[in-house]
Amino acid sequence: MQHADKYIQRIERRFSFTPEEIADLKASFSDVRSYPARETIVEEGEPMAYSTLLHEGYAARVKHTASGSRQIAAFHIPGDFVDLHSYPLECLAHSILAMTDCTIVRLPHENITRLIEKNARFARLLWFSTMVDASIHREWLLNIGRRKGAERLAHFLCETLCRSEIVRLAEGTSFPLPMTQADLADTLGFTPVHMNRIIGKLRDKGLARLENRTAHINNRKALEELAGFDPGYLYLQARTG
Amino acid sequence: MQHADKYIQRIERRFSFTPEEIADLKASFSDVRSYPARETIVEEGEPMAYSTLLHEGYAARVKHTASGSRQIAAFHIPGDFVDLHSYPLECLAHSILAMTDCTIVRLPHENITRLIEKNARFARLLWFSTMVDASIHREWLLNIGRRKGAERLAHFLCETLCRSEIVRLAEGTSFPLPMTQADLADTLGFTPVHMNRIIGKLRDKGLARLENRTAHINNRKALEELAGFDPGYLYLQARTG
DNA sequence: CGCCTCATTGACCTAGTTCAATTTGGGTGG
DNA sequence: CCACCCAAATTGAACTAGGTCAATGAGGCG
Repeated sequence: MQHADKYIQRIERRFSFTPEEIADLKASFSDVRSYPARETIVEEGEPMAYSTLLHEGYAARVKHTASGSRQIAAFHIPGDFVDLHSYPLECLAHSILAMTDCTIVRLPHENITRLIEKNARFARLLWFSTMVDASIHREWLLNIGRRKGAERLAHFLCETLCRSEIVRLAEGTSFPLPMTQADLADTLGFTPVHMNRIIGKLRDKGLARLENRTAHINNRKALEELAGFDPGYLYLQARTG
Repeated sequence: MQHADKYIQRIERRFSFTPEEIADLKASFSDVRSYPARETIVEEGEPMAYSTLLHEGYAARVKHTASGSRQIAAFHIPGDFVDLHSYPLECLAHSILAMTDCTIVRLPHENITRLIEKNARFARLLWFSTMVDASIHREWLLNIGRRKGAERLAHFLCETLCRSEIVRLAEGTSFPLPMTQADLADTLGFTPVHMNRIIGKLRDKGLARLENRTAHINNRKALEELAGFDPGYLYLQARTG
C-alpha cells in the first residue's frame, strides 16, 4: 500500500522499526478513496470503524459554536492521520473537511487492535501520532490565546513550513497552503477582513507572501523570530532510546 | 493503591473492565507524593519515566511564549492524569504546575508497557484518557478562538462543573475553582483586568459567582445556554459496545 | 502594624470587528 | 472572443471588545 508512504517515512525519522514491522503496518491499510474539495470526509458524531490517513490533499478538523461560528482546530497535510483518535474515542466531536481534492487510505480499527495485540510497540507509535496532534493543539491554544496579529499568523506559517518540509512538500521555503483567507481566519481566530490586513502586513514587512494557494516565506529567520517559533512541540527529532 | 480510585471510578462509567483487570491497573501505580501549591510538578523538556495521576488537589498545564506571556492549556482536577501523554511523547513541551497542594500517584512507564503487552484493552483505555484531553483542547480552541467575553468564561465554568460532578467534587452546582483571576485570564486568553470585569458581568447577571476559590453556579440552564455548552466532547457517556 | 497578594475600579487607548463597497481573476456560456 | 458571473481579495470608515496604566480596597498573615 504505497499510500501510507509519507506517514511511514515520517515515523522512521523518529522510531526504528524493523522491516517486518513496517510491512505489518503497511499491510494494515486498505480501501483507498477520494473526496472532492469542500466535501466532509468525516461527519461529527458518527461511530467510526476505521481511521483515515491523508495520502494526497489537504484537510481540516472543524468545530462549530452553537451560534454558528467556525473554528479550524487542526490543519492536515499529506502523511497525517486526520482521525486516528477515532480509534479510542469511537465518535468525534468535530467533522473533517477536505480543503482540496483528497486521496486517503483507511486503517480499519480492527486492524489497529490486531497490530497492538501482536506488538505493543505499535500502540506506542500510533498513540504517539495522536499525541503530536494534541501537542499542536496546545501550541495553538498559546498562539490564539496569547499571540496577536502578525505574530499569530507568522507562527502558523512557521509550523506549516516545518511540517511540509518533513514530507517533502516544501520547495525551498515555499509550500502549498490551499486555504482561503476566510479559512485562515477561522484557524487563527480573526475575522476575514482583519486576516487580510495581517497578511498584508507580513507581505509589506517582506516576511511572507500568500499567492495562488501557496505560501512563500521570504525571510524565515525574521519570521521565526517574530513568531517566537520553537519546533520542539512538533516532535520531529529522532528519539534517543 | 486507593489513590487511583477517582480515575478508576470514572473509567468504569464508560468501560466495562473485569475485577481482575481493575486490580492489574490499580497494582501498576506506585510512589505517592505531595507537592505544595505553586510548585512545578513536571518541568518542560525533562525525559519522563512515569506518568502522574492527580489524587488530590488541582493542577494546570502551562505554556509560555518566547516573550513571556503564559497560557494555561489544561486545568486538572482530582482523578485526572496530568501527563499520561509523556508515555508516548517522552518529553513534554509544557510544564505542569500545582495550583493547590497536591497529592499524586505515579504510573511508571514500564508498567504501562507491561499492562499493554498483557492486555491490549489497557492501551485503548489509557489512549482514550489522553484523547479526552485532546478533545478538550479542541473545544478550548473553539472557546478562545470564537467565543467572546462572558460566553467564554461561561463555557469554562460549565465544563469544569461537569467534570467536577463526575468525581463528586461538586456540591449541588458549586465546585472548587482554586485559581486566581490572573490564572483564569491565562486560561481564557484575557488580561486580568478584563477577566475581573467579565466575572463581574456573570455575577451581575445572576449566572455565577466566584468566591473563596469556589465557583457557585446560580443558574445552570442560563449559563449553559449563554455558553452554547454541549458536553459531548467530554466523552462522559458509557460506550455502546 | 505593616506587608503582600489578589480583587476592583476608572480613564484612556488600540487591536480587531463590522458593515459596506470595490476590485480581481478564473470560469462559463454564447 | 466577449459578456457575464462568482468566489475571493482588498480597502475604507466607524465602532467596540478588550488591553493598558494606574490607583485603591480588602483580606490574610507574620
